[in-house]
Amino acid sequence: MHTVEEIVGRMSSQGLRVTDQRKTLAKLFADSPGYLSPKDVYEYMCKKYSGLSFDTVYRNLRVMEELGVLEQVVFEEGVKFKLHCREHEHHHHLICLQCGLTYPITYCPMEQTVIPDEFRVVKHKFEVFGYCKTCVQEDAAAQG
Amino acid sequence: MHTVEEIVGRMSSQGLRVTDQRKTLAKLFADSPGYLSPKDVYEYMCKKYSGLSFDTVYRNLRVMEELGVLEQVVFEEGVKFKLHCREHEHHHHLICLQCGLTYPITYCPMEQTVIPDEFRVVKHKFEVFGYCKTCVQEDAAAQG
DNA sequence: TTACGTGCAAAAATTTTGCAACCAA
DNA sequence: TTGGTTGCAAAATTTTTGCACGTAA
Repeated sequence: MHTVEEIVGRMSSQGLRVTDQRKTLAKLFADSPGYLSPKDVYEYMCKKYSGLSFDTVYRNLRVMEELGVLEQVVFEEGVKFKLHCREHEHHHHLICLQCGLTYPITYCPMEQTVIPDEFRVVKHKFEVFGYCKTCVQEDAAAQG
Repeated sequence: MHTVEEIVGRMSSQGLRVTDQRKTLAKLFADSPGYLSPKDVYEYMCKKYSGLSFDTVYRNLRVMEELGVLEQVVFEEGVKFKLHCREHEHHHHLICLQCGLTYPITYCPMEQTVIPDEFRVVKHKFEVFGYCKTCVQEDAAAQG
């Protein structure tokens, strides 16, 4: 698991300055189990920084992604970010459509996939979407 | 394979009017082996319709996707469209990053994937990206 | 004829860039 | 002090919406 200190330390060691805003960003991602959109991040940050501008959020998300602190995934609804997985083994994700929570999936389908000889594979994407335990329960409760 | 007639007929049978522009759109997708961005489509259509507006292209792409004529995929560079696969069997895709060409992959990784009991799966995505035979050869030729 | 489709204009939403003031190191 | 960081303003992109006119059925 990533702690705020680890994230901030990583940014610092890579030459970035540790500003209050970046500490808060680190805390946000350290505390979030899943993906956050730039808008989610902006809205959260605004609570603490009244004069916050969207472009700074974007710049920091971009920088943190380039540093390998965050990873970016493109969903139908747009781009989202979460802490980069520390697991060294290659893996994929189970993603909750409601809260954005992710679980790792260790199984990689490429082992079983037959690729035509002439095709040069560069990357692959395997994502499973649905609703996590908590969200299923909440939904059931809401339905009565 | 889809022919222009089949696509147009499908649109017509679903209550859409067959305009000249939509026929051209149908032909474009019938002739394209891979994914096209809204911009690709707009540029192609502009050759024939000088006063064409981007919003009509968007509207038609949207409508055709809702009708199930087109399918939409989100790439890092943005949204793209291609004809919806007619294969009845569930399948995935091998996608060329250069030309957008797609091959079907019959293998579905969900069979082998272990999902936590509490997680309710809604959908999944398995896509393999790389370069097709033609694009690899062209690249090699260009490199000398 | 009539409802759907189109172009035009403008708005909305998202992301990027230049610049001057600010601040961590 | 100094170069990276931020807010502000504005631009660039991408996508959506309202409206009047045009057209397929």
